[in-house]
Amino acid sequence: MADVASVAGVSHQTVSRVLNDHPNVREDTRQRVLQAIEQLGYRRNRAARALATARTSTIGILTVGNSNFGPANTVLGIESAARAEGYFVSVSSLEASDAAGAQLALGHLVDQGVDGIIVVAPLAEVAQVVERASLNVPVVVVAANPLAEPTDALRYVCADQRFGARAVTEYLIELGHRRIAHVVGQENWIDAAERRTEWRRVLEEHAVQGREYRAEGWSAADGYAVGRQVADDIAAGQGPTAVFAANDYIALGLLRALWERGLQVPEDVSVVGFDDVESSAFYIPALTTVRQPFGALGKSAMSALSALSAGEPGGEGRFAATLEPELIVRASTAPPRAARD
Amino acid sequence: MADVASVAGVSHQTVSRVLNDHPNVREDTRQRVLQAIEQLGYRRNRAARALATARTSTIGILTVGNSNFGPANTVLGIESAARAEGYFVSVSSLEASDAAGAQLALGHLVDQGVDGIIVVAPLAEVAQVVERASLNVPVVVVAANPLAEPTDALRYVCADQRFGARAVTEYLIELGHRRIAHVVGQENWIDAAERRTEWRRVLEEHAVQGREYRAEGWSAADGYAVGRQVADDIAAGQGPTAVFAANDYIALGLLRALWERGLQVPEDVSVVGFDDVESSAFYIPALTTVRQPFGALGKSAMSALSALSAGEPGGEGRFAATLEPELIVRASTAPPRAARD
DNA sequence: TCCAGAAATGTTAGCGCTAACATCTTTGGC
DNA sequence: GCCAAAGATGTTAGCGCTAACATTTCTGGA
Repeated sequence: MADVASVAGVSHQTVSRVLNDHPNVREDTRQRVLQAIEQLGYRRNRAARALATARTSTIGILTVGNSNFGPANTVLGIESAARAEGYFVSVSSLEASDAAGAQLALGHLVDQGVDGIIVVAPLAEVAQVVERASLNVPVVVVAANPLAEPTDALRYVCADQRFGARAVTEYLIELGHRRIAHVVGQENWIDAAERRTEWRRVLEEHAVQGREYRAEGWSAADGYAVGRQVADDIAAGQGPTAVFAANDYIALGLLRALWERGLQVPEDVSVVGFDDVESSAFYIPALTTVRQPFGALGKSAMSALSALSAGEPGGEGRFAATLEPELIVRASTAPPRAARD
Repeated sequence: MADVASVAGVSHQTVSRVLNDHPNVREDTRQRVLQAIEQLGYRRNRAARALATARTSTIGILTVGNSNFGPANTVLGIESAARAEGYFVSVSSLEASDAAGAQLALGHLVDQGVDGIIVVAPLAEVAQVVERASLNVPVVVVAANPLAEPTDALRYVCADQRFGARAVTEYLIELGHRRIAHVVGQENWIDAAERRTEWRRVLEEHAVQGREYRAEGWSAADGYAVGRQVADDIAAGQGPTAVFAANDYIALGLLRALWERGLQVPEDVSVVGFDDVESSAFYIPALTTVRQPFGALGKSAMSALSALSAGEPGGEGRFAATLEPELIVRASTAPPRAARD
């Protein structure tokens, strides 16, 4: 910076002012400085800046340690929004999905001196750790069902899981289904619990029967295991006529298991997924599902964090933002046999 | 740090020594300092440390701006390895996959003062930009076919694409296929070109016919579009008996298109993918594919970067590490009709 | 017992930047 | 043409840490 200053014939402070867009700099001086910067290929030292300002212009993202579709895309959305706002992004992913792992990953971010943290790990344990951590930086949690209340330093953002689950369930009921199963997603995932809760509620509202299956995880393998049970139940004459899977991969496993048993989807049983994974339109049959606005969710999280940092009140409700997913009807759903006969 | 020093009754320098594991500190002093740190909940300021040492202990990852299976998992592997070595990780993803976008994302990392960069963006343009950038930090590029030679500050790591492509092609030939098509992946992706090149070479070695189809991208939708052409060609009696798709999603689209046209896989035509996406075992039929060691690739990249930073020579060959993918045979491949009759 | 050398600790300076204040130039109204 | 206020620039100090050197304390052999 001193070099730039001497080339431009000004003091280093003036260079700093130009760099920080301070108002009181004459236009020709600014140009001279800018030119000197260009000429020398000067880049400001971020560490020194951070030391002097006590801000790192870095945000941390705490995320799950796998390539799950939802979280991965949310992170991408955040990353892009953060860069646009001039922030750097540091990612810390959970090695283990328990409290200790969360603490570790969180500590890693705090050690780094991030200016804010966004949590994209919709797990009950993680949310708890974060809420209790009382960090001294603003935190935005992407979660559909927060345990704590938002504060001056903690805010929530979500895609409305209940809305999506309700849309699916009501749609199936409208088609005429009266035995609607749900495959609950991985244990402790907040979204899994939310989808299940709302499915159950809609069922009760309409006095429709439901049966609950539980998947070990979010993958097709987990869905396949459940699918074999479902097929057994159908063969025994007490199976559902429609199955709402907690996500698309589970639905894929389901489709596969049903196909193996010679069951036709949607003729014998309807299947619905959740997330609208890129491939789901090409499953056999094409999957009816719920599209979640992950990219937008990431952007919302980032703007909520900016608002927090700026000390803005940020809305009255429980959530800084609630985005609505969208039901995508494809070929894996149809009225049940009974209704068609 | 001054507070810690006074609580422990030592100078701030001694505290620094304890923190940095310097040898010449008496055991009881060390304990006293550690205790004071604990008591005060002191965390070292990273910006100050970076300023004093001229090292940020942060590495940057330059990656593609989407949730592609391969890159995403490689990044995860890097992230985990980096944390284990005490590095922080900053991610910068490509907004646009052209030279300008790459320059931008790279600049973002450099501005941050990272100690090293790993590039997980197997695109020709990106590789070029990186190789020509002449940064003053070590760089590791995850790419199967580097344009430049490795230097003191530039090293390559890859999963051996040719090995995988060769395994697939030879396997199909062994099954008896004599018309083996390849669906080339997204343009400008190095891996797509590598797979294509090797497929072509093996075909020539065995004097087997091949036809090349081109997918717009890596998605099932792209595979579907190609699949319709393939089905047309088969219907016209001049189609392939086996199709090697550049990745699993393309293969899924292919499967879907063939299914729509009433073609049986593998009876009428065999299909092979690449990557071994988590779901591929549950496609209909279960997909024969090539498993890539993405996690290990990430770890290798990180250790190559560490070696570079430490100024170690790092191997004689062109690559600091070359990992072998593995052929996974499932149900989507079989001998061609002619061979079975 | 004494002293050299090693081990342990303290002191000083400086990393590159920005905030705060000090100083020098303008500008515009009388 | 002069002066006050605003605008532009310069000077100084300090952010929290580590490296380098300075000093003190210990150790063991003559």
